[in-house]
Formats: sequence, C-alpha cells, structure tokens
Amino acid sequence: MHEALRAVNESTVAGLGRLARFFGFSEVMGRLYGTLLLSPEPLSLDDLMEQLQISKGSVSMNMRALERWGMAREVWVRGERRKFYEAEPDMWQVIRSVLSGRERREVQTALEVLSDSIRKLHSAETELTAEEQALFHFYVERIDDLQAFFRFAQLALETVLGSEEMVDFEAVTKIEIG
Amino acid sequence: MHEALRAVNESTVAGLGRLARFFGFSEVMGRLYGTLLLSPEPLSLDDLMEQLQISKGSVSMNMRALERWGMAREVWVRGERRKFYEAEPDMWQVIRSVLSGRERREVQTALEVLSDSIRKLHSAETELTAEEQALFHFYVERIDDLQAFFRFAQLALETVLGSEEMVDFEAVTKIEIG
DNA sequence: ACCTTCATTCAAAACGTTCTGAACACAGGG
DNA sequence: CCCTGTGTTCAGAACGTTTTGAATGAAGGT
Repeated sequence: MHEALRAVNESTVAGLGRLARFFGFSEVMGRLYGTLLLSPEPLSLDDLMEQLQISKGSVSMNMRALERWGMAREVWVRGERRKFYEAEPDMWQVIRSVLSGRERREVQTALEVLSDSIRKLHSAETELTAEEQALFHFYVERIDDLQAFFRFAQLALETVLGSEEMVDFEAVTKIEIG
Repeated sequence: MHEALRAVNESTVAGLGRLARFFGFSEVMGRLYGTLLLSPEPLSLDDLMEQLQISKGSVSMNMRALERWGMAREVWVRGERRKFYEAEPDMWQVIRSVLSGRERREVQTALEVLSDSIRKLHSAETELTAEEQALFHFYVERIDDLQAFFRFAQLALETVLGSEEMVDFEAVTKIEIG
C-alpha cells in the first residue's frame, strides 16, 4: 500500500485511540474503531488482530464492548464462517449512544444524591445547635449550586439527545444559549 | 457534628470524587475540591490530610493541580504561617477553566492532524494505483466526516467559552441547535 | 545562627487496569 | 462422532498511575 495511505491510516487510528481514552474508554477500543472506520470492507477478528498487533482475546473483548456502545456491528459475509465487523460510520449516532447510556445515568444519579442531601438536611434542621445551623445554611447553599449545575448538564444532554436531525454536522451553524 | 451534616458532607465529597474521575482527573482532586467547597473556612494542608485520611505529599501535589486548573486558590489567613486553600465556588468558572485549557487544545490538534492527512492524501493522489485510488476516495470521505465532527465540537466549545454571562445556571432556559 | 514548622519532591510501594495466551466451548463438515 | 476452525473466557503478567513516607528545602521566630 502507498506510504501516504499507510501514514494517514496510522495517525487516524492513533488519534481515535486518543479520543477513546479521552472519553473514558480503552485506547484499544478507539484503535479498533478507527481501523474499521478506514476499511471499505468488514474485517474479521484475525484481520484486526494482525493490523493492530494485539492478542485475539483483547480483540474479542474490546469488539464486544464496541458493539455494546453501538460503535460497531457484526456483519455477515457470505461464504465466511468467521465474524466480520464494521464501524458505525455515523459519528452523531455514536455520540448519542454513548451520552444516552453513560453520562445520562451519571447526571441522573448525581441529581438524586443531591436531592437526598437537601432532604436529609431539612429533616435534621430542628435538632441542630446554633453552630451547626450556620453550617446547615452553608451546605444548603452550596448544594443548591451543585444542583443547578447538574440540572444544566441534564438539560444540555437531553437537548442534544433529542435532536434527531443533527446527523449532518455541516448543517450546524450555531448554538444559542439564552 | 450532627450526623446529617456528616452524611451529606461524605456523599457530596464522594460524588465530586466520582465527577473528577469522570472528567479525567484523579479522584483525590475531586475529594479535596469537595471538602473545600463544603467548608465555610479555608483549610490548611493538615486539615485536608486529616479529613480525607491521605498523606501530606498527596495533598500537596493534588492541591497544586487544583490550583493550576483554577479549581482552588490559596488564601492568606492572618496570624497563620501555613497555607490555606478555598475552593472556587463558581462551577461555571471551573468548567470554563477546564474546557479552555484541555479540551480546546485536544480539539485543535485533532483538527490539525486531520488537515495534514487530507493534504498528504491529495499530494500523493497521482502516484496511486487504481486500487489505491479507491481507497484514497474512501479515506477522504471518512476523514471529512471526522473533520466535520471536530469542527462541530470546536464550535460548541467556543460558544460555551464565549458566553461570559452564563454564571447563573438557573437563567439558562434553552439550548438551541439549528 | 539555629531551631522549628511547614511544604515540596521523589523513589519505592501499592494499586488498579489492560493485555496476553492457553484452556475451553461451540459449530459444521466429513 | 471426531476433527478443525473459530470465538470466548480468565488467571496471571505487564503496565501505568497514584500514594506514601522519608529526605529535602524554605521561611519565621528567637
């Protein structure tokens, strides 16, 4: 294969590995995704194993993780007994899948914990000494701030997840916050 | 101290530790930040060491990291020789500091790598065999998609970073993407 | 100048995470 | 049925990251 193609492949795969780490996935997942993304044909586990020089076990486990996150899918190649995979090429789809599965739950539980805290504080209010009262007010204030922050995050998340039509990034001209 | 106050403190500190991991920081940084956030008075390194039951060295290093990220600041307490810290209580400020320092650079370099790739591909175009030509087109297409994605990320980032007045989360009513 | 108090640094240890490779399981074909 | 090709699992190894604790450094007080 031509040097330029090889170089581009390598830097893209490396970059997606980096991106994966950044999002809290393993680097190998990103590299597998990148390799599939730059392959016109679906690839078998052996292909991936060879291209990335990693063990069969690692390919197997990481590919299943990619499937769970909707970042790759199994594809049947006629006449082949082996499994073949291809990347989900729609980035927007990938983002939505990750956000809705992970960050959404994260924000949700954070909000629950904060509500619990506020409730717990209020139900203990009468039992507090004068000194504790001061701390009580301080806590309520700070936790209110945290709640506001997470509510904002939730809103932003739901907005992004709710916009189906955003498949074409080029069409995005502006985000307005007001 | 009252049980409720203690319980709330603990779950909040734990939650912020979790959040810190989520953002790619160490858990201790989040816990330190949370402890400071829930303290009406600035705290010394020894205070933090005792409250979180971690070594002095760890407190020292992690606090400097927090300072670098604009999440805490040193505070002078009169009559005290020791250093005291307080948390930056403005979440929005914290977010902006992190985004502008880290994710921004990340997106920037990703875009540069992708531009380089496209350039490299085009300058090699004439030297390619017929088979490589097909791959060339495929690569260009996929890398264009990645570019669109990162350009969107950049736009979103700059929009958020550019909106100074967003200090009050409550005022945020809607994000419009169109 | 010395002593004390506090902060920082860094090498080694503890810890967690990810990868490997061999063992296992499964399916189809002969 | 057994054999072969394939995918999965998991214990141990390898690796990276974070913490510790002791040594070092800095600064104030006497």
